[in-house]
Amino acid sequence: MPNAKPSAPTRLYAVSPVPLYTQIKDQLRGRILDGSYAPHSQMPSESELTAMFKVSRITVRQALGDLQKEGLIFKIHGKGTYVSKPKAFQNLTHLQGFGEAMASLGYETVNQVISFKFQPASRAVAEQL
Amino acid sequence: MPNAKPSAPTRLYAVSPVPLYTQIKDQLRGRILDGSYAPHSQMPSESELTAMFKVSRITVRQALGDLQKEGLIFKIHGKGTYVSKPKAFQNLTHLQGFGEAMASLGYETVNQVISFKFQPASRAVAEQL
DNA sequence: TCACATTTGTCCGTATGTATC
DNA sequence: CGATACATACGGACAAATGTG
Repeated sequence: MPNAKPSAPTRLYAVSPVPLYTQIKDQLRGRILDGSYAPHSQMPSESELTAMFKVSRITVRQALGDLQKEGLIFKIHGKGTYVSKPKAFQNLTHLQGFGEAMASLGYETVNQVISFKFQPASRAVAEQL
Repeated sequence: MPNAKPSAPTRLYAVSPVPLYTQIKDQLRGRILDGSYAPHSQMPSESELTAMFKVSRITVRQALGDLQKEGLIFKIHGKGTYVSKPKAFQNLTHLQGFGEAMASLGYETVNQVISFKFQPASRAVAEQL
């Protein structure tokens, strides 16, 4: 059972030029950063999120996948989605150096941690959170 | 029109424990690294890849999305998918420091460039490749 | 061992929007 | 305007991992 259920029906705007998964991503990110979704706590399941936001599971998964790439959350197959340790995603924005080099080349790089892979047993490590 | 068409029908194994998008990803990566898909050349379109591998477009997109995260390819909306400059993805594996720190925490991090965002006009920059 | 529910992972078909040419 | 190509979004289905009984 997930904790910290949202207070509002979490209104989205389908007509907006910004994609639904981006809106969902931003809302979830906000709740993680402001503590509504506490570190190490379990996020609402994908089916719950589809109900909360009235969107399809694909859209939810895209938002969650992006947040995972940002390092804010991680998933465990068969268990659920969890909020990362704050320490982890505080460091994520400090990977500079490469990005600046690319910027000088005319690119804007988005350099982020994509996934946390649990080495020995995903369950064993997860329980130590 | 893409160049460097594959020699074989590119056989995949649906029964394999390794996901289809992973098999596709590995095959495409191989052709990029061995030069079958040359740097700056256009990859086959998503619809062509669905035909080549006999899979759905979602599966193709997942493979291409992963390769883009690896920095091997990049996409331009409305134009196509292109092979990155070799120099670009040679440097990608040298972002260490953070990854090693995370490893000591019990994580295995996959630290990669996720996207190349073209600043002023995507077309203008793309033409300079 | 087995069955079952829950949750994430993979995969398909389809439709529509947007950018490029 | 039309053709091509990638982006977004929906629906559904089944598999695999986990936890519980």
